[in-house]
Amino acid sequence: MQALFREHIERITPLTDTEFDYIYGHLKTKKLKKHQFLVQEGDRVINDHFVIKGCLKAYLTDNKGKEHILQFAMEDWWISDYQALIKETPATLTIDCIEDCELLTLSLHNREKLCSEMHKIEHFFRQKLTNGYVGLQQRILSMLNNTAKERYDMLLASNPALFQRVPKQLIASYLGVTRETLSRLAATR
Amino acid sequence: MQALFREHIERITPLTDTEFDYIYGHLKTKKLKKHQFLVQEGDRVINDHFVIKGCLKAYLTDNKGKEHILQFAMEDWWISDYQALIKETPATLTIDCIEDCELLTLSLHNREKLCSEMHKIEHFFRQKLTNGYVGLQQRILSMLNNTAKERYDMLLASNPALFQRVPKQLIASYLGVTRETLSRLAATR
DNA sequence: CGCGCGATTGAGTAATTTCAAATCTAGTGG
DNA sequence: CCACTAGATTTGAAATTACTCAATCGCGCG
Repeated sequence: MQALFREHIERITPLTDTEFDYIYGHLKTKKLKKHQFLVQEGDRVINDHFVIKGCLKAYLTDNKGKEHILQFAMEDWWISDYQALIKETPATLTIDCIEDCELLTLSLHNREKLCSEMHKIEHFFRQKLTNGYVGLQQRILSMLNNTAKERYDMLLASNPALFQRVPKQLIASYLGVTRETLSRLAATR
Repeated sequence: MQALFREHIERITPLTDTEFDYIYGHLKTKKLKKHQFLVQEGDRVINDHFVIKGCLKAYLTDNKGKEHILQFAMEDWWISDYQALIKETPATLTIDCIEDCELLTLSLHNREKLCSEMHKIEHFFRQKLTNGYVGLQQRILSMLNNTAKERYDMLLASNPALFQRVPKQLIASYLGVTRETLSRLAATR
């Protein structure tokens, strides 16, 4: 599990063993069972989470009790309520496990510490954020520009593994349509 | 105009005069008239742009010729086709001036150079990206969770200046509804 | 075998879009 | 200063699309 995380960083910047050990010392491991919560609405959020194994979803519950999925996370992805983490406000999102999960947690404090101590780690996170920023812009564009059907096909093409692991009603929520609508769209081929 | 940019950076990290001058030496100024293009679909994009003065929009033109606005930029904001800039692919967005504009342009090359030479500049950009990332997540959540009317009211509350400066049909495009729908929504009070 | 969850289907309703036309507004030139 | 025009906004009506609610279907697991 250290290997996965090390590769993840070294895809952007190489590390010596000493450096990696130092970084790794700032992380904690965490295991959660399917259906357990990682973050609940109202929580104080102090950690970001890297997924070693498993699958999670982060979602907002509206006033009618309906869930709107902001993101999924699988192996190699980070997940948290970033608004709550960065602004130090209570969580508005809920994050729970779709499967049993193994995570590495990194506190905001430790991330800032590592970033200020090691330029290359700050570089790593800047690169990750740059890619994430572009990804979110693309998602917004696809919400503005594409039909739900098109977004469904695009998601299927770009992340087929997701469809093997999460129920379609969650995909629907992520795409911004009801499960009934998605079911009808998926039938149209 | 140097002052605005310096304040912009120093809101995150303090600089010596020498440092600022060095950074500033990596920027170029650029002036564009209303309706001029900063980026056109298909362009090779090598610069990011900081707005000193004026107002711009970045949008995707769909196959029916309809424009979908990804972002606006006014004083103090950065704007580019980030997908094209980062991935070094042809621009899919068009960016043009809603008003006469004065910009500072920073090439990707110079940004990477400054980030690698000056840890504090890499820190600055990471902070900007972190905030931007959270902002985009919030926008996605509001597209999933809120009605167009609610998004209209939220945008009006958070950025009233925008409504003074850009036509409502562009606001509609940004919110993801037609101008007719926005007009009808805005009437409902 | 039956329960429970997920997926599908149907019917009626609500919301948004499209297309067309009318109205309003700000800037321009005479 | 006024008439004109282009762009922006509003309004109407029909068509489309997605939603809600309800019922049914299918399948894996105890």
